[in-house]
Order: sequence, then C-alpha cells, then structure tokens
Amino acid sequence: MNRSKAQGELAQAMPLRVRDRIFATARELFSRQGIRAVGVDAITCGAGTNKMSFYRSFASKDALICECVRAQQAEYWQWWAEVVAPYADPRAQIEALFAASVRRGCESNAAGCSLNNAAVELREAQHPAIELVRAHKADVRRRFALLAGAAGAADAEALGDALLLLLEGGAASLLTFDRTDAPVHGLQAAVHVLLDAHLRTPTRDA
Amino acid sequence: MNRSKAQGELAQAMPLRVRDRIFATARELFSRQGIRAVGVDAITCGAGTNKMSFYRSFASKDALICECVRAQQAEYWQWWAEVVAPYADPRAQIEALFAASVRRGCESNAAGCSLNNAAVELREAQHPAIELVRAHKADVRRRFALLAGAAGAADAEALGDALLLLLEGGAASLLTFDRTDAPVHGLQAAVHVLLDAHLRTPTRDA
DNA sequence: GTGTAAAGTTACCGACTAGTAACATTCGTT
DNA sequence: AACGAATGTTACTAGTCGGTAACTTTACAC
Repeated sequence: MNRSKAQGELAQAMPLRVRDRIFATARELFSRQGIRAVGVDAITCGAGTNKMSFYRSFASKDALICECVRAQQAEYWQWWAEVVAPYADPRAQIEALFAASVRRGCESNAAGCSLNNAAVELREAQHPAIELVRAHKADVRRRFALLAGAAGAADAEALGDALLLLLEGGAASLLTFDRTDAPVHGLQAAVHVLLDAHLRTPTRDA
Repeated sequence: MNRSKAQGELAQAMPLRVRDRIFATARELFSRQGIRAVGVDAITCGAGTNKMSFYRSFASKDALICECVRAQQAEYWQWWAEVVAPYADPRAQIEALFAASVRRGCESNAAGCSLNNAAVELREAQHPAIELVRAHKADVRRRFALLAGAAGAADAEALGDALLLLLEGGAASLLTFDRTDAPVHGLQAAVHVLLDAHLRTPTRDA
C-alpha cells in the first residue's frame, strides 16, 4: 500500500497530497502529450491513484485544465521576474529575457508554448481556459511594450510587438524543428538587430 | 435524394464527386475546429453523405489527415509562387511574401498556421502527418535562406531564420489576439528593419 | 481506542469514437 | 433494357471517454 510501489511511473518523489500529485502529473502529461490526448485515467494512474480521488480534488477535467493554465501563467511571471531582476537597464532585461527563453525552450521537454498549444487544442469551444490564455498573452504584449518604452524606443508598441512576434516564433519553431538546430537559436541575434534599430540615437535630437 | 437538400450545411456549390466533397469539408472543419475535435461523422454529415462513403474513399481518418496536410503544403507553395512572381528583386519578393501573409492570416477563418496546429494536435504519436509538417517547415526555412542569400545577405541563414521566426510568430499571434489589432500587423515593419540591417552596404567593401 | 477525514476499490452509466458488414438504391453508358 | 460503378441506408462492433455511486480501507488526532 506504500505509494512508492511501481504503479505510478511519475509518482516517485512527488508531493504527498493526492491532489498535488494529480496536478503535477497532469501538467507533465499535458505538456508532453497534449490536453486532449491525455485522459483522466492516464493522469490518475500516472499519479498512482484512481479516478475517484481525481474527482474529489477537481470538479472536472476542464477545471483541472484551467488550473494548469493558471499555474503556467503564474510560473511564467515568476520566471520573468527572476530573469529580469539582475539587470537595471531595460535593454539588458530584454536581452536577458530572450537568452533565458532560448535556454528554457531548448531544455524543456515540451514543444512550443504550452499556452498556445492549449489554445490550439481547446479552440472552437468557448473553453474557459482559452480566455485565460488570451488574457495572459495580452499581458505579455503590454509588458513588452512597457519594456520597450522604458528602453527608449520611439515607437514602443512597434518594438514590443516585434519582440513578441519573435518570441512566439521561437516557441513555434520548436514544434517542428530539432532543438539542436532550430531557428530559435537565431533569436538573440534578431532581437539585437531590432533593438539597435529602435533604440539608436536615444536622446540625440530631442 | 438531391444533394441540395439541407443535410449538409457545407455541401452546397461543392464538387460533384463524394470524395471531393468529403475532402473539402474535412479541410474546412479541421482548420476551423481542429483535427481531434472533428469526427468522421461530422465530416460526412457536413459533406452531405455518410460514413460508408467516407471509408470507400479514404483508408482511415489518419490517411485523410495526411492528404489534407499534403494539400495544404501544395497550396502553400502555389501561393508563394504567385506572391513572388511579380517581383524580380529578392528583397521585394520577401516583403511581398510578408505583406501577403498578413493579409492571408487576417482574412482566413483559421487561427494560426494549420500545419503547426496539426503538429500540436498530433504530437506524441509518430503520426505520419507530423513528418510531412516537419519536412515542409524545413523546406520553408531553406527557401527563406535562399531568398536571403539572393538578396545579398552576408549571413543568409541568420536572416532567413529571423524571417521564419517572424512569420511563425505572426501566425501564432492570431491564435490568441483579435485579428483587427493582433501583433501580426507589425510584421512588415519588423521585416523591414531586419532587411535593412542585413542588406546594408551590399557590395561596398567586398 | 475511537472518531473523523482522506484516500482506495469496484462497478457502473451514457455518450462518443473509428471502423465494418450487408444490403438497397441511383445513375450514366452501352 | 441492362449492366456496373458509385453512392445511400441501416445496423453493428469494440473501444475510449468523462463522470458517478456505494462501499472499504487507511492514517492521523484527540
């Protein structure tokens, strides 16, 4: 009856509470195999428990999905804050974000942006998780525009959007390219060019 | 018994042959609702026919998916050729491709790149369609590098990859942003900056 | 030890899925 | 008229899915 028996391949060194084990397993499986491809049974089995315990912790699979999206979003902003923290210069912060993003993307098992993937898998329905993803992406866009403005860009929205496009493109490129030579490795160089163009002569003729 | 009876909402003004109607309906539904979300019954019903006729025309749903991907790929290159045709200058061709891409993305009902969406929905399995998507994306990357080289870029791979990243990012941005103000509208400006940076002083010091 | 809360077990429901068998019908060609 | 190919119709299999009911077992607190 010990939890460490071999039934849950993912259940080793996991949080004690069943709910947390289910949640961690779900995030892992969702990101690796996709939301629609992973059933409730697969999650509970992977967490070393059973379906009834699942429905005692979550109202439905959809509710679990929403919670996964919220967690992803929270961790993203935490990651952002940590990456940005060592730098005071906005331009340095931007470059650090992209450097860390390339690292993160290539190290992760997941392909692409898990929030975008969720949006793809859950479209057509007005699935509640999609609104969360939309709101998050709008937040990221706003943050990039703020950073671009702080860096001194004349057109902060334009620079911010260009950066966002590159970031999304980098994640998307990991969907179909081998991470060892994916186009995402050209991200930083492209960002550098964009920053140079938008931030040149910051306080010359004003 | 006339095909024009109301059973197939999509079956009006469609090709005569059942196989073609099924194929057209499948592509429409796949791109709007997703591959996994659309069942064989929904396709055949939308095409104004039935499941048996489906399996007389296609070996399986997976085979149909592969054929849809192949068609998408073929139409993409045809679109590319038509967009590029009016221009002789490689840089003008690149800019035309992005201008047309923004137009295409904002006019289309589909959100994002349908091939990327397929890769998201069919991952985990070594689904045959995914190899087609991979190969196609590698082709696009190669074509961009060739174009960048023809335009006179010192580092054609770098410019080509940067362009590919922007293109993919533009498509991805349509997944979660309203197409009226999605970041994709900044695509051409960003491309212009990148081209200027990579193509400046083309034959000066060589 | 006893009570209580968390978790495990088994069995089930209804809906949906891809795919098939057997048969009936339409339609164009000759 | 007749033939054959394409298509429609109905019914079915077997599996999976999300979700639930009723009950049993564990573990911890007092």
